[in-house]
Amino acid sequence: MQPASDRSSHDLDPLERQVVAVFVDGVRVLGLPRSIGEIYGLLFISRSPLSLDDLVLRLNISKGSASQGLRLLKSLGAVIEANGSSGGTERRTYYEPAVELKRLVGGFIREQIRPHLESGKTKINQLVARVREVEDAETRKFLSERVDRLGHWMRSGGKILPILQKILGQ
Amino acid sequence: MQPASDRSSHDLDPLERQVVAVFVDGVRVLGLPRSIGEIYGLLFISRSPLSLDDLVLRLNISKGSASQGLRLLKSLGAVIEANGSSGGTERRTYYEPAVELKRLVGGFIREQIRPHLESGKTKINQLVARVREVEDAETRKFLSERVDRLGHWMRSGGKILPILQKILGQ
DNA sequence: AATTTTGTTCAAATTGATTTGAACAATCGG
DNA sequence: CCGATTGTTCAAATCAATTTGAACAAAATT
Repeated sequence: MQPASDRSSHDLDPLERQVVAVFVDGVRVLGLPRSIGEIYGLLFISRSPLSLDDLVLRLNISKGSASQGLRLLKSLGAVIEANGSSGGTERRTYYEPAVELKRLVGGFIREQIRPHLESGKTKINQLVARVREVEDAETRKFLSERVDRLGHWMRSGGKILPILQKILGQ
Repeated sequence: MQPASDRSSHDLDPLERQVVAVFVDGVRVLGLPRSIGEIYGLLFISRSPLSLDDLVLRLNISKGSASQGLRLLKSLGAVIEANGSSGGTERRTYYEPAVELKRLVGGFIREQIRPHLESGKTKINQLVARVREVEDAETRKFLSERVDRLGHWMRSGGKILPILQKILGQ
C-alpha cells in the first residue's frame, strides 16, 4: 500500500484543474475524447504515478472511462506502467506519462494518422481505375487530373510525417 | 441560366460518391463535420462550379447545412465564388474548390490551429504564475519543469507550422 | 473456498455536435 | 407593389461519440 502522500483528497486543486483543462483542449484539437485529456493531464502534473482508482477518484470519471482511456493512452505510448518500484508485493499498477514530445508525436502518427493514409491510398487506386472507364475523353482528362492531385496530396502527407518527427525529436 | 450540363440528375454517380467518401473521411481526421467533406468533395470532382441549390439537390442536405458549410469552407479559403463568367445577369452564385494544397493547408492552420496555439500560450502563462506561488520548493521545482515543458511543446508547435506550409507549398 | 481487490467489457444512457427546416431578409422581374 | 428566387439564421430535432455502471473475470488474501 504505497506510502501514499494524501491519496484521499478527491478534487483537483486549481493548478491541477488548469493543467487538465489545457490538455482537454489540446486533445480535442487532435480529435481525441475529453477523458483522454483529463487522464493524461493529471498524470502529467502529478509528482507520483497514479493508479486507475486514483484517476477515477480525482477526476470523477467512471472506472470504465479510466480503463478505456488508459488503454488508448498506452497504445499511443503516452503513458507507461510504472513498474512496481521496490520489491513490494503490489498488485495495483501505477501509470506515468511519457513526456518526450518525440514519443507522443510518434505514437499519434503511428496510431491515428498512418492508418488513414494507408486506407486513403487504397481508395485512390480504386478511383484511378474507375476514371479509366469514363467514356468521354475530355471528362476523363479532367477527372484524371483531379484524382492525380488527390494522390499527390496523400503522398505529400506521407512525406511530411517523418520530417515532422525529425523536427520535433529535437 | 448557365448552359447547365444536366442539372436535374439528383443522385451522385458511383465515382462522385467515392470521391465524396474520401473527403468525408479526410475531414473527419481534421475534426470537421461530414457535410464539409461532402460539399468540398463534390465541388472537387465537378467539372463546373455549383450553386448552393445544386449542392442541396445532389447531396440531399438541407439548405441550412449547405449555407453553413459553404461559409466555413469560404473562411478556410477552400472554396471560392466563381464570378459570374460571361456578362449574364446571374444572381445565383456558383462555387469552385481551391485545389492548391498550399492554400488549403494555410487556411486550415490559420483558422483552426493558430487560435488554439494563441489561447494555449495565454493559459500557460497563467500556469507559470501559479507555480511561482507554490510553497514547497521541491514541488515547485517539479511543477516548473513540467510547465516549462508544456511551453516548449507549444513553441515547437508554432515553429512547425511555417515549415509545414513551406514544404507543402511545393 | 469464500471474500476482497483490481481491472475489463459492453449495452444503455448521456452528452454534445451536426443537421434540419421554418422563419426571415434581400434582391430581382414582371 | 407583388410574387418568385436566393440565401441566412437559429431553435429544435437528430445523430454519433463518449461515458457510465453493472456484470464479469482474474488474482490475491483470509
